[in-house]
Amino acid sequence: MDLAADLLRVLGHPLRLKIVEFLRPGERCVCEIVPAVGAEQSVVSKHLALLRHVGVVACRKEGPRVIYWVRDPAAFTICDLAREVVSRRLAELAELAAKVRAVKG
Amino acid sequence: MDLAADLLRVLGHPLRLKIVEFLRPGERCVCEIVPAVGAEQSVVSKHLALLRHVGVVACRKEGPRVIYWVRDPAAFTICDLAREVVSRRLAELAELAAKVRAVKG
DNA sequence: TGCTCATATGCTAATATAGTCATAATAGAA
DNA sequence: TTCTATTATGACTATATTAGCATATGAGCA
Repeated sequence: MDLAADLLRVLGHPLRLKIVEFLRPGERCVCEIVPAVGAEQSVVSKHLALLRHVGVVACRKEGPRVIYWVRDPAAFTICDLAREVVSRRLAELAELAAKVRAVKG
Repeated sequence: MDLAADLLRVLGHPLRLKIVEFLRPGERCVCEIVPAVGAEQSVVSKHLALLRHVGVVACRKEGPRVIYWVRDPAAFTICDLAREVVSRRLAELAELAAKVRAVKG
């Protein structure tokens, strides 16, 4: 399904991943997200829009503020799994490097 | 971690998702992958290279053929979760549409 | 109303990505 | 060696994505 690809592609950006991570403990205002991820306000706003479009996050207005949260906790699981895959791969590479050193030295 | 974002971004392409799905039952030769996903050989080769670079798949040569497989089964779980998120979202939208129709009609 | 804070959107330039076509590289067979 | 089959790579074009800046929108307050 193409929509699944869209979801993964949208999650596949460092800043958006950072935003999703920051929302893990619970909902947050944009004014909290912006300093937390260390990017310009307009940039964060656009990334939030992308995350909204694919349904990863939702938002509501509260006075002048906008509060965002992650709709589906499975999004966190996806992030966790991605990190697991990466760290297993890094561990393999480290092991391989150690073997190479053992043969050389 | 940026590498996790890379992984998700690479998985986030319809054709690459299709390739990963096709490899779910087990390893396959490029000459099987190409017709299965219905894309040009050079295109498939480049997408396989991307999947290799982020460590989703690995390959070995067998005579003139190259056999690919998915390194880490967690990649399948990521695909499954992405589809789950999408289908839950679609179900929500359908439910919402039904409510709208109920109010209107 | 006029002002300020918070957020979103338009526009532009830089960069990245994807597909197409041609060709290179490699292995095996004749 | 020459031919063929299989896969990978390079050049090019088209399109998409991203960030930065300016500005619009909208809510609440003076």
